[in-house]
Amino acid sequence: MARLSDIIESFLKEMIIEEEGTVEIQRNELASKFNCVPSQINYVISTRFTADKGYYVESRRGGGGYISIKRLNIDSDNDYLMHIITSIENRISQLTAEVFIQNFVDYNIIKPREAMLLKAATSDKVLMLVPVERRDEVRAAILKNMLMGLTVL
Amino acid sequence: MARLSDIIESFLKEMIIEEEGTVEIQRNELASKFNCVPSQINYVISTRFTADKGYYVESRRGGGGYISIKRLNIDSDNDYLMHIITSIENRISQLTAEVFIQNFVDYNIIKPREAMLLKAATSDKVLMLVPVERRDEVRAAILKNMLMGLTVL
DNA sequence: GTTTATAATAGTCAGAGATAGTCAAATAAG
DNA sequence: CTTATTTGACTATCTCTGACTATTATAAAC
Repeated sequence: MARLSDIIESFLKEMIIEEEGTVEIQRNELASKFNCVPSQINYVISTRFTADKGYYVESRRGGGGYISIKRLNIDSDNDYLMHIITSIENRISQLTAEVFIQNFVDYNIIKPREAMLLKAATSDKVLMLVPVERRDEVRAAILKNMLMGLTVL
Repeated sequence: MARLSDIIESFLKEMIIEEEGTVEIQRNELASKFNCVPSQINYVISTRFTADKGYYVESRRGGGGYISIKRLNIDSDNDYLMHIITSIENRISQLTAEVFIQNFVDYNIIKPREAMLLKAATSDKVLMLVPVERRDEVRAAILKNMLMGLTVL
């Protein structure tokens, strides 16, 4: 018997194709369509629609809440970005992050202003409140998410 | 289902644009136009048209009462940014941050791609590894630092 | 004119409703 | 045995509602 997660995965992927790259769902609705608990939707998303695999996920709670999944475009800039994203480990130092960012500017993948935003968001200064032992992990998460976004917009 | 609050918000914002910076409404009238309780109007105003976000709200009760919303003049992008930066407390929720960011886009202070970077860097998703009691503080630090950068570059 | 009553507004706040997220235990698959 | 999946209890966040309160204008009474 096919796994439910796989079924939900392909359902979402088909919708993404139909909608040309993006889908917006309501978690509970989708769950009841497949007769499963809502948290299974989270499971599917977190195992199959990860950044590594080229998807960008946003959500909002409360009345009218939603989950949206966007498939990243694949062109050469994005290829390069994706390559970098997957190469970033779970932790990254400020210095290494800056080197990556500078490379993007040098290769004309991002504008200086965008580079500044990336640097500002990943500097030690800003992560002072994060316990030292977690700092590089948080930095990696921020950087990856920002780069992911760049591949979409 | 789209959120009523969002619909009312855009209705008001459009009126503000049409009327060149100001709108005056009657709470009950607006509420019945959108088939909601009057206090929902207060909710929309208090979550989307705060002083922090560059709006000035006045009202008056009693016969002929009204609510007026004025958009503050933005002399220069930097002034506006500085105004926002100083108004941000030491902690900020994801939603509040998003509203700020959207306002920057609406006012043409930043580009959509830059907005995406700001959102990506301040989302809960990315701050998962930060202890929840510190999360809003870290978010505020990141946001402020990024905005500071924008005033320079 | 001043005072008082009434009607017409708007404001506040707590709770209900509507979503989505997290995490760990139970179960199934490989 | 190890890993992946499924489940559900608990939590977090955002929105909507309604009862109660506060303020202002206007009309009525004096």
